[in-house]
Amino acid sequence: MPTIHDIARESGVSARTVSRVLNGSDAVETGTRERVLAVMARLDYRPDPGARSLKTKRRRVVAFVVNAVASDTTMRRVETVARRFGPLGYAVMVAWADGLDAEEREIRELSMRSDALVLFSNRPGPRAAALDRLAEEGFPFLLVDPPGKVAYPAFYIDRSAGYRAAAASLAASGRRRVALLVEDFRADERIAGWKRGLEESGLVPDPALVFRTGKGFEGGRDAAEAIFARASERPDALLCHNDRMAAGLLAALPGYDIRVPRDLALVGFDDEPWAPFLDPPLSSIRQAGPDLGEALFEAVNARLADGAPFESRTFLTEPVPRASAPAPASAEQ
Amino acid sequence: MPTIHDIARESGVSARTVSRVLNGSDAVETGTRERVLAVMARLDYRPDPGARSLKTKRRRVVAFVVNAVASDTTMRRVETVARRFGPLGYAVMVAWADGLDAEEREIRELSMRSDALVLFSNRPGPRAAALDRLAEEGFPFLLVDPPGKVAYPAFYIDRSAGYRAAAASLAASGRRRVALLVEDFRADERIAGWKRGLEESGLVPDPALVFRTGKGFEGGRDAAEAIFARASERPDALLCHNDRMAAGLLAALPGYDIRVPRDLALVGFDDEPWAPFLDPPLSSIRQAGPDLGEALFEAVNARLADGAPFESRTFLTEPVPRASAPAPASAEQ
DNA sequence: TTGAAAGCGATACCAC
DNA sequence: GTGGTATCGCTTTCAA
Repeated sequence: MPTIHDIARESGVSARTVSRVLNGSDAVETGTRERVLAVMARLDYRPDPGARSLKTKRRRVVAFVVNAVASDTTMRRVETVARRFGPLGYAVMVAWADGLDAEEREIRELSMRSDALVLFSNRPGPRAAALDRLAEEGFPFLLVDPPGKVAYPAFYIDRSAGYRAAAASLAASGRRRVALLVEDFRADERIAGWKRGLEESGLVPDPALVFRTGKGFEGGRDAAEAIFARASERPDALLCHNDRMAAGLLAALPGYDIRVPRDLALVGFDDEPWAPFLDPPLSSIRQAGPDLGEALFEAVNARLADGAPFESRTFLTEPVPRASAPAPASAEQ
Repeated sequence: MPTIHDIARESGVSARTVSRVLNGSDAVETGTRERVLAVMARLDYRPDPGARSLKTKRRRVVAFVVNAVASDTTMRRVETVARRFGPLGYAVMVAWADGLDAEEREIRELSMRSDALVLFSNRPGPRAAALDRLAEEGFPFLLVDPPGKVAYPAFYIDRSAGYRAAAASLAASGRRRVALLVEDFRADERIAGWKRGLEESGLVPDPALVFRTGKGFEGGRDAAEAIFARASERPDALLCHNDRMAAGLLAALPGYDIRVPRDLALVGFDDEPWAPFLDPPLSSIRQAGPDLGEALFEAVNARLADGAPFESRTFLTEPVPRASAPAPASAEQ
């Protein structure tokens, strides 16, 4: 690998001048520039990014720390940011962290290797030592979708809003026993939305209609028994923690002679690509408004390029009606 | 951020000694070491990885270039490798590249920033300029799942094997008109497996039973018309390009009064997490044997730690029978 | 066991 | 316009 000095020697100029050419400085005579560029091309020279950033303090790396339950959606957002930063000469680092300790370790590690950090975090507390230190140093970092309010700039996702709208929509469709099936993690915001949506529709949220189960498909499948055991008290609508859980439950329904949506309106969350292809197509709740990945890029780039400080934002969610829980007839589309 | 010299000054030793402590050198008196460590802890010192690698030539980064059609499976493999490398002090970079040009650009870029490159590549040719250069320099890189044979170390996935076994299994179940539904990209290996599996079962592969369609769910849904239009010539089994395509087709079947598996045995590919939760649960084909992500880590780590050269390997695929295409009754489990 | 000093590959201040 | 030289933060050769 040739260095800047090889180029300098070969083209009969100083390293300083090669550096000028490299950085597109105006103060280089055209002839000189051409000559240097020719040599660079001939030797297939590319400056060492590591050596460069030692001096400039800009590493040209954006880093992500994602947590154990990182979904495909998360990775798609990382992809969006990475694709936008690529042409700008930034590389993207990703680290997976399982617990809070691992997360802090990765924060320390990656903050030494990047110019900005994006944390898809499950941190429960409003603050953390590693982040306080970063904030103190003025190192740019942004949390995405923390489970609760945090003391740092963050992009929040308001799941409550989507559940609220979905519950209201079910009530408007004439459903009277609207149940909720959740796992433990991040249940509160879902319950709050469900509750509020029903109350606003003049229904009384019945705590007995909030069911708990395990994660994912299996969680949904396993919950059917508890939900439908007593035929007399069956719900006529069910909001699930996510699409996987709804799909698992759907697969268990034939055993109970329940038809969707006739006997039960079913709604998931996440709007996974396969949701429309279940039988019946699954209603879901999805992130609404501007794309979060796109917004992430904008924010990080503005921070890095113009020093624009991060601003906390909240992204809403909204129902996606499909056959498993059609929108009420009166709904304007 | 304190530097090694701050630590040296504060603890009354030279930078050389701090460096020794940092790198766990034996030749440091215990008392000195303790003193230095104490100062490092007090000042919250962490060595700059960039400066370090300028000298050592080891960047402690493993980089991935993934292509436009990177699936969730791909990212899960990246995750596996990243999780294993994390504790070893390696960071992971990921770049997405849409076409061959973008891919070459990212190869150039990331090879300057990493110690090894893993390429989930769609490159059609057996070789490429950027890779020839890397090979010449002795830079470690490994291709994963290229669509054809390449001139470099690669991990291949033999899809043909899975389709062959699935076709044979369908024949053994008494299906006589086994069709294939593929998109254009990577159709050949699927066709070859289908053909061979049928021939080995004493059936004659009928080219008219190879259907082409677009990608994904929509591709499957849109293909139903062409496949089932003529009631007299309907296939009684269908191997699809992947699970998404199979799900799309499944969703379109009610319009043709076709029941799965009674009238049609249906098989996908990829064994996506939701496949068991379709109605009926979808048979699929999945990567068999050792986990590819795990194997990637082993290979890259062996290369980086011990200089073990990359060896090309082939990973097989195998059917996963479920209700949409049950294994033949005689099959030993 | 410890330290002075050179060097990794770039940038940038200050002369000329 | 161009070049000498110090410098970024670390590792490492060579002496002591």
